[in-house]
Order: sequence, then structure tokens, then C-alpha cells
Amino acid sequence: MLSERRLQVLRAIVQDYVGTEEPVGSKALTERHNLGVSPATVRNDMAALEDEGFIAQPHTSAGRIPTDKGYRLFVDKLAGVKPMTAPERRAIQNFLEGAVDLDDVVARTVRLLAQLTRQVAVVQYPSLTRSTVRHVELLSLAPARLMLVLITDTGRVEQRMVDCPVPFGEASLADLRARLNSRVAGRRFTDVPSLVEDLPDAFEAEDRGTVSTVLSTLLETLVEENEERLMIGGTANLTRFGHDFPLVIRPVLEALEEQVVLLKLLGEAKDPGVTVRIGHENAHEGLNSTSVVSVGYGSGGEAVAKLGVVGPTRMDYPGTMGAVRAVARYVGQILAES
Amino acid sequence: MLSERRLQVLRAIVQDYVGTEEPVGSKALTERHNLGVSPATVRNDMAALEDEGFIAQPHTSAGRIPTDKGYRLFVDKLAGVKPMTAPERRAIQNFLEGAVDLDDVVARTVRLLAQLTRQVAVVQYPSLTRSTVRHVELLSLAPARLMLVLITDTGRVEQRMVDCPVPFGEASLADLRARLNSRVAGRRFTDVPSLVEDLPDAFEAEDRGTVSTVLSTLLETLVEENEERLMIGGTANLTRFGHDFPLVIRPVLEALEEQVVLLKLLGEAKDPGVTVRIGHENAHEGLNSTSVVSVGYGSGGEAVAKLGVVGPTRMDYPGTMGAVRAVARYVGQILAES
DNA sequence: GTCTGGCACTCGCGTGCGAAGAGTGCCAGG
DNA sequence: CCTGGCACTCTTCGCACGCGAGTGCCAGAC
Repeated sequence: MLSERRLQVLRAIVQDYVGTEEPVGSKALTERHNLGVSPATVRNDMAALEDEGFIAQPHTSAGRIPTDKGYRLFVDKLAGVKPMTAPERRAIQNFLEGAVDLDDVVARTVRLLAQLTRQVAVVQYPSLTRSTVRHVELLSLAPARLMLVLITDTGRVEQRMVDCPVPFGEASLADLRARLNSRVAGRRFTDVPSLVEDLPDAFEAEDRGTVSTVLSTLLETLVEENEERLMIGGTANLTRFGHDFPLVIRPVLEALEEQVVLLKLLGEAKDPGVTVRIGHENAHEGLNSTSVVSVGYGSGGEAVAKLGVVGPTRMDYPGTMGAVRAVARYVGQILAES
Repeated sequence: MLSERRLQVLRAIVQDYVGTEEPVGSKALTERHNLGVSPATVRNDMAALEDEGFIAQPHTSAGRIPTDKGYRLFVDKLAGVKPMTAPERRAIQNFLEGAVDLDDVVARTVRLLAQLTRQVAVVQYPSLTRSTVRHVELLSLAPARLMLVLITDTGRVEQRMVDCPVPFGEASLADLRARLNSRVAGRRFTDVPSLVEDLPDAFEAEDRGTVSTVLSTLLETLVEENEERLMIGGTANLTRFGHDFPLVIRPVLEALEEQVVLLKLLGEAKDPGVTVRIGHENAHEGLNSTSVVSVGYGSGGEAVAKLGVVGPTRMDYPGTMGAVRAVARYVGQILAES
């Protein structure tokens, strides 16, 4: 087990490296942090930390930089979450309050997170499967063409085209609309499949085909792959990655364009609080030199979606975690109000 | 006026520089293109081209690279648009054909353009003001809360929340819905304001406030700033910008995040065909070292929106223009079918 | 007039070398 | 267990040098 002082040395190394972006040596450490011991002692501690794999040297006769494992220990044991100051909290609230609809909320959240953390922000739309149905609407666009519109309690709106096998009368449409809503309005999306199962039975034979088509389209929107949406922003902050960034930045940009990758990334974090995935802890190869800080947000006690940031492993973890947590909290509030 | 051969020299310089990314000298030119003259002659021509400002030397004793003005001449006079090959055209069609709704069409178009041109792709959603209304729907979400849904002939769907000054009855709602649709369905969005102007007069005094609110929300969605949407993709291609890219890439990423900037960029191009804006021709400073190739697309003869790519000034103009034009053509077809 | 070959000149780039500096590991003594 | 000292290792930086690409200009040929 590492002694208390060695942990302090690790903490100091992480803090200095994050600040300066340069390998940190024993002398600089004793000067900037009053550890009460000499550089030589620190050197011994550093050697021990290196043996354990918490820090590494880019090359002999250079200072040390933290490894992924070192950051992990730092995040788990050595650093708390830095709370936002009162003015910051007020700014967050002001910024989010002007939003006019869900798209606007998400867009503002992305901008806000990107600005606060100076990193790439990712915000997932409230998931359908974790929301309740507010309303289902059916519109007739053409004799054999309907539009299905889903509205959730979180303000999300999804639409799908439905091509009917046979023309569908206005009366049947009104009937279906009413029946659908009486069954699913206010219910959880996950319950919808079982709630509408027997709906075609209530209709005349000629309409059953269309009703089934509508229902299967409705169920399709709930399939994992279709139902998730997200927005990213602040990619310009990728330029702050470091000097070696030309090689690093490309796979990151590629990963960010793959929604599937990002969704998996956010989805993996099961922790109810702020989750941090550091470097190689990220399954996706392109993100091996980044850290992802994410957290769930929701209008009530329960999370309806995730948001987070992607940045270099060399990031200010306490500050980033604080910002992410605070933003999630306020977004939850805004959603609850609307 | 420049002689025919000098123009050929300029063309050769552009082609070589685009290919190699390195300043091109007189000797290399005569070797790779059979101009039928000696390097010395080419040198004289190059000196003349430099005097006219079409090419420049990064430093003495280096080869020449084209200036923005040189690219301009190349695009205008020396190069055509390279048509897509038959297999390429088939691939484009296949790729776009599977789309299920407008979002999907736009998303696929972005991916396609980015892949074909290996550059950053920008696709604008069909503009509301240049579309016609297919349907207007009003839903009651709460006693004093409505949702307004707009559907265009191009498949675009916009929704807005409306907070009513007083609760609005179901009968009035149906009435308003019917009247609205009978007036505007099938009409151009630009005509909507005058078509609905006197609509409140048809209602009881107590409902007039709500009707006006709904109408003003409807008109708001048509305001320039709100009505435009776009999607970008292929930002990973920014890494192909060149060696000096850390400095160049940041303002470009920033510009790409500003929808306003991009919309202005696309909006400026008035040409009915493919428009090319080279380097400093772009008003936005961050895009001074990029070229933008854009074109309008639409279901009929008329353009309903623009699409294009953003890349380094050192790009394959004929190929890019060909790809952009071809994609626009097929997107137009797809929209017309749906 | 226009093109060509020749020639001197300029400059950027890569290389090699040496000094400086930062940082380390180890050891003996407090 | 901590500390000061010391030798050692590497990287970085500055600098001089030579190479080579490329130019500009000129005199002569077609």
C-alpha cells in the first residue's frame, strides 16, 4: 500500500502536469507544493509510484507524467468534485432558462458544457424508453399515407411516415387516434408494446392491416438504435489537445461522428453519479487517449438520458466533473418545468 | 493577356500542387507535363504569372504555388467539371435510396458528400420559405398548451409549443385546424402571412387571443433565422488539411459550429450552377484558407436549399464540383419522389 | 521575336557536433 | 527513513556547414 505522502506526490504530479502540460520533475514538485521533504525523497517516492504503474517517464532523464492508472487513482481517491461557484451556477441557470423547446435546451446545454469545460460536449436527448407518452398524433397526409407523431413528457417529438396498405378513412383515423391515446397517454414507453397489442382486433377487417402497420411503426421508433439522438459541440476545443495532436485528433473526430460509438460510450456508464472513463478504459480505440466524463440527467429522481464531455486524459477532473454535474442538475430542472 | 501556353503552365502548376502538396518547380513541370518547351521557358512564363499575381513563392528558391487568384482563373477558365463515372452515379443513387425520412435523406447526403470529396460536407434542410405547406396540425397537450406542427411538401416537419392566454376548447381547436388547413394547404409558405391575416375575425372574442398567438407562432417559424437548419459531417477530413494545420483548423471548426456563418456562406452563392468561393473570397475570416463549393438542390426546377463542401483551397476543384453537382441532382430526385 | 542552354546565386533543409540543462539513480551519512 | 551529494543519461538548442532545388539572367540559336 502506498503511504500517505506518496499519494500526495501523485496528486501533486497530476495537478502540475494538468496545469503545465509538461513532465514534472522532483525539484519542481518540492518547490511548488510544500511537501516538507527534499527532492531526493520525492525521487524515491516517484520511483515507487513508477514501479506500481501510476506514473511514467516519456524518456530517461525527463520528468514523470501520470498514466491512465495514475489518473484513475487520482479521480477515485485523491480528488473530490469541485463545486461550481455561486456566480457560475447563476450563469448556468440564466443561460438555460431562455430555451424555447427541447431542441433549444439541448443545443444550449451543448454550448454551455463546451464553454465551461473547454472541451467537446455531448448531450443525449431524453431517451424514449425512459420517458412517458404525452400524446400520440396521427395525421393523414395523403389517402394512403399517414404521419405518426410521438410526444413525450420531456418535450421530445418524433415523427414517422406510415404507408398504408389500403386507404384509411377519416373516421377510422379518428377512432384509432382516440383509442391509441386513451391506452398509452401518460404511460411509460416501455409499456406501450403490451398496451397496444390487441388494438387491431377492435377494427373492421379492412382496416386491420393499416392499424398493424401504424403499430409496428410506433414500436420501431422504440427500438434502441432509432430512439436515441444526441448533439455534440465544442469540437474546436480539440485543438487544445496538445502538441502531438495531429495524430490524436483524427480518430477522435471520427469517433465523434459515429453516433453509435458515442451512445455506447455514454450507455456504458452505469454509475448513478458522475462517471469518468480514462484513456484505455474506453472501449473504442480512437478514444484511447481521451477521457470521458458523463452523468445522467432527468426531470425527476430518475435519469432519462446522459450528457458529458470528451477531452484529453490530461484534464482538470475535479473542475470538469463539477461542471458536468452542475449542468446536468439544471437541465433536469428545466425539463421538469416544461 | 496571358498566352495559351502560360495558361497551360498555370493549369499544370495547380494540378501538380493539388496532387503533391508541395511547391512545384520548372523542371518538374516539364517532366510531368509535355509542354514541348524547356524549363527555362517555363521559368519565364512563371515569372510572368507571378507578376500577374496568379502564383507565388513561399520563399526564394522554392517552387511556386497557386494564389487564390490563380485558383480562381483555373476554376473559371482552365478546368471543367469532372462528371461522375457510371459506377459512382449508381453508388450515389443506391446510397440515397434507402432513406426513410427527410432527416435520413439529409444525414445520408452529408455522409455521402464527405466520403466522395474527402472533405467537410454541409447540407441545408429544404428552406421553409421556398417550400409549400402540406399540412398544419394543432394538438392540445394541456388545457392552455398547444403544439403546432408544420409539414412541408419536402417532408420537413417543424414543431413549436404555444402557450394560450386562456384555455382553448376542443371544438375551437378543430375549427381552427380546419380553417387553417383549408387556407394554407398546398400554398407557398411565403404566402401564408397574408392568407391567415384575418383569421381571428372568424372566432368568438374569447378565442381570438389564442388564435392570434397560434398565428404569430406560425409566422415566427418562417423568420429567416429560425427557419434554416443544416447538418455537417466529415470533420475528420479536416486533418487532411496540410502540415500547418493546427493553426488553420481551429478557426474552421469554430466557423463550422456557427450555423449563422455557414448559412450566410451558402446563402451568398447566387449562381444557379455550382458556386466556388476560394480563400479570401469567403467573407468569414476563419475560412480564409478554405474553399467552399456549393450548389442549390430542389425537387423541381427550383432550388429549395443548398449543399456543399468546405475544404482547403488546395483541392481537386473539377472532381469536387462534379461530386457536389451529382449529389445535389440525386437528392433533388429523391425529394421529388417522396 | 521567341526559345534554349548555361551559369552564378540564393536559400531552405538536413546533419553533425558540442554545450547546457534538467532530471534521475544511487550511496553514504545523519 | 530522510537528506545532500555526485555521477550519469538524455534531450534540447544553437550553430556551422554542405547539399540541392530552384531561380534569374544572359548570350546565342532558330
